[in-house]
Amino acid sequence: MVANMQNRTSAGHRTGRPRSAAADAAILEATRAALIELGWSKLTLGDVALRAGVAKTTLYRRWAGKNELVVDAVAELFDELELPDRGSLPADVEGAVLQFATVLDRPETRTALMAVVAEATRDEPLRRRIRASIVDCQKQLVLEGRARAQARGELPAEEDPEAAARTADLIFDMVAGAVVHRTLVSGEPVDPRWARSFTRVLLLGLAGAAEAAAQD
Amino acid sequence: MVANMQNRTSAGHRTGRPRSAAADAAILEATRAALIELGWSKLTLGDVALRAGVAKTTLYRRWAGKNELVVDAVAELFDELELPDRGSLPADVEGAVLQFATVLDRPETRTALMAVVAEATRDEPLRRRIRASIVDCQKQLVLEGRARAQARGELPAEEDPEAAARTADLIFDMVAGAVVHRTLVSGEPVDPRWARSFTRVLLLGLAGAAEAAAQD
Amino acid sequence: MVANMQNRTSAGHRTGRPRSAAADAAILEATRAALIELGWSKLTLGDVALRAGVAKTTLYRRWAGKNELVVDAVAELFDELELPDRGSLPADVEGAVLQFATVLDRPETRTALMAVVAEATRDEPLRRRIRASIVDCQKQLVLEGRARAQARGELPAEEDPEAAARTADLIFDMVAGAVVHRTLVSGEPVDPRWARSFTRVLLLGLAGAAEAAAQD
Amino acid sequence: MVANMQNRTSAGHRTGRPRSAAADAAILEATRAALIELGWSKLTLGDVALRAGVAKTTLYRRWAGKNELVVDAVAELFDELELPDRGSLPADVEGAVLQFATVLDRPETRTALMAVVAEATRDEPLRRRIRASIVDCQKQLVLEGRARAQARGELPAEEDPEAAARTADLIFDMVAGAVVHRTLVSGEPVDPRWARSFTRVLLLGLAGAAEAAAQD
DNA sequence: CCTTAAACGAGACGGTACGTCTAGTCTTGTA
DNA sequence: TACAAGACTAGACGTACCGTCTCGTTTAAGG
Repeated sequence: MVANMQNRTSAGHRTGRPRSAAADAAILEATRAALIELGWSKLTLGDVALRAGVAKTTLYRRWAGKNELVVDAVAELFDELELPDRGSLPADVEGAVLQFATVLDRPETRTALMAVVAEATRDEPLRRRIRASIVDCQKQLVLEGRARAQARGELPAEEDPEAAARTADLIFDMVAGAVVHRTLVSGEPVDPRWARSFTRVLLLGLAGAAEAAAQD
Repeated sequence: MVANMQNRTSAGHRTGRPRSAAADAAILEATRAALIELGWSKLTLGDVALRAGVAKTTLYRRWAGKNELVVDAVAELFDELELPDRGSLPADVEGAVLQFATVLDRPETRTALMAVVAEATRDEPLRRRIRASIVDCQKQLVLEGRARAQARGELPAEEDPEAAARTADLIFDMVAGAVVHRTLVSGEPVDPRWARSFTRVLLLGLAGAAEAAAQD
Repeated sequence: MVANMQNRTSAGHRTGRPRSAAADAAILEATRAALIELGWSKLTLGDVALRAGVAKTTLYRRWAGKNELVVDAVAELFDELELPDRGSLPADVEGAVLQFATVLDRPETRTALMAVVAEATRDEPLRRRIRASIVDCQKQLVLEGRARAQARGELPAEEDPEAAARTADLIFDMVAGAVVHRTLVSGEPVDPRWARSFTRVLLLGLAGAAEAAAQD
Repeated sequence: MVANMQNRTSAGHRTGRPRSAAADAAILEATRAALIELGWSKLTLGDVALRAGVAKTTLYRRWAGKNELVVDAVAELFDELELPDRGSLPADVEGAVLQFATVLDRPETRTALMAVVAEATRDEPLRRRIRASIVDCQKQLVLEGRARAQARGELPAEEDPEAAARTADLIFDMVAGAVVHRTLVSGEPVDPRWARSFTRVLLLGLAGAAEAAAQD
């Protein structure tokens, strides 16, 4: 997940001075610090370089621009998302919602996440990068949670894999969308109470929909 | 809804040349055109002024900056949202979802909406402006839809006004969040099929939750 | 001589804020100061702008680059060259030589003059600019001096205007060339003694050549 | 003349891989080629290294910087200057003038010569380097020519060695200065006609001045 | 023959300046 | 007073070179 965001024509290169690994870490850390202090729109690459104790050139050698850099810097925050086993499906969902909300509560995430999404609407490579390093690993949690619930017998096994994929997408959009919207647009906190209400509506809705589908 | 986004120190003004009303419309229209062509991040006020056939001064006299201008320009697009009566609650919700998705499908909305939301995370006045001219009028639709459903007898009358408000907020975050997330993050279309699936989960979930709450 | 080194499409322009005349003077003065302190090759336009208390943009709006700016800055120093009447042709020539040497003795001239000449070898517009604002006004002194000597009866009136022009060019190249070469290449001072020796050789040579030509 | 422009702390070194002699030649040749294509100011050492098929390090190990490198590269062109015996003093002078003009006509010389002279005004070691590898070998021609003319009986033997040195310097500044000035500043060709006119004035002037000095 | 030490290519590094662009302000003349 | 025009200060942009450094790899001389 964390993996290779760098390139250098992927493979080879033998000769020449190797790139400093420390620089990478310093730059990403500096980027997050700058996001916290200044926010997305006032963050400048020159300032990031200064904070990281690195020349601007070094920064541009590794990242194409502000967007790419910020995606990588923020992506590291999403790496900490896991799905701890809380014993039941509703508890797991609530846990995931709260965990996601915690990440979104960091100032660097708040200011950066929507900004890069906005940029990505006109930049397909950026969209892919976001998906690869942020979105997909969240979606994985949905699949993981479902598998666990099926193992517990809380959910029936899926028969139609296509429908299963559609449902997973729907769940993902509903969970992530609602949490992001409440946090960033409505500006209200995602507290345990809200998480419980939301989870109840979601799971009851899914159960009802599954029942209705079975009757068709 | 469209109303006074301008100020002129609120009170009067008597003398001097009056402001050109045509300029306002031209500027907002030019802003949208620039958003379509260039996207948020490459839009410049100088370019907007040029397109509108207006001096930069005129633009700055009316708006504080890029953010405010773009909010107003995009807000006009949300004015067209209505809640046509389709006869039943599920049909109304599906209609609203599709209508909202239509607005989000415009390139100017896609690029601008998340961008101003991102800016707003560090700018309280901007947050208020967005809420006043974009968010609240969407939320109004939720309330309107509920009132209509209650009139039809599809929903019981609310008793606890506070709980009613909480539920309305939840619905709003779920609807808007899911549609925005699917459109802008997942990058998948909000087609009638998805709208139907989503609506079913939402309404069944709300009904189930209401039932569960009644039993408490 | 001092005149319009600026352009703005030569004629017109009616509207808009007029350019600051003070800025021009400040920039040229700052340029000379920077030349003295740093020399040609370490002079940067950013530094000049800083010294002049002016934004870089202002500087680039008026001059195309370092070369053009420095030519104008140095040209002003050549404006002080005159041809004071010392009563006889040899005295006039000696005076001109010493005066020219004085200008070349300034550190800003020393470092800048040859540099722009070097640049001009690959830049025709620059070559024209140098000629117009520096070289031609020196050559004028040659013509003035000859006219004065003819008025005094020290030189015969010219008959063939083409030959007269050729001779003036030769004189100019010999005087300017020798003074520049001694100052900048040989690195020796142009003192009154040298000026006297040089003048004697030059005038005797010209007189002898004229005599020889007359005999042909 | 061509001699040791390298150093390696002059003395020893015993072990280790010896420096590639081919590299030196390739670098100087590449430097001249780059001067022709790009001119002094756009020549970069990285580009020279690339053309020479050599690493930048190799280049910096041998030369301190652009100035030193270019001086050496151009100096080689001046090595071809000789003083062929044309039978008479005027013919010899004309020949030298034309030969010098030929070297100055090369684009690499035109763009580089004045540039390094300009740099040298603020860089004493560079000034010495230029004198040693370019200027002095030209001045040598003057002395050689005088000796030859004295051998032919065209000039009397000198008595005062100090005065002789002063005269040689004067001649050198006048010849080199006039040729350089006509070529690079006036931008006119040094053709046989001009060479003849110039030589006549110079020699007649020197003869007259010597006569006048004898009468003192 | 085998060590040894400098030279070599490659290319990353911290810097500095470039020339351009945009933001937001100001100063004109005109309506 | 608003307006169009456009100059102004301020500062970020992304690029290009500088001269240095760190690698791994030759390559000759000397033991």
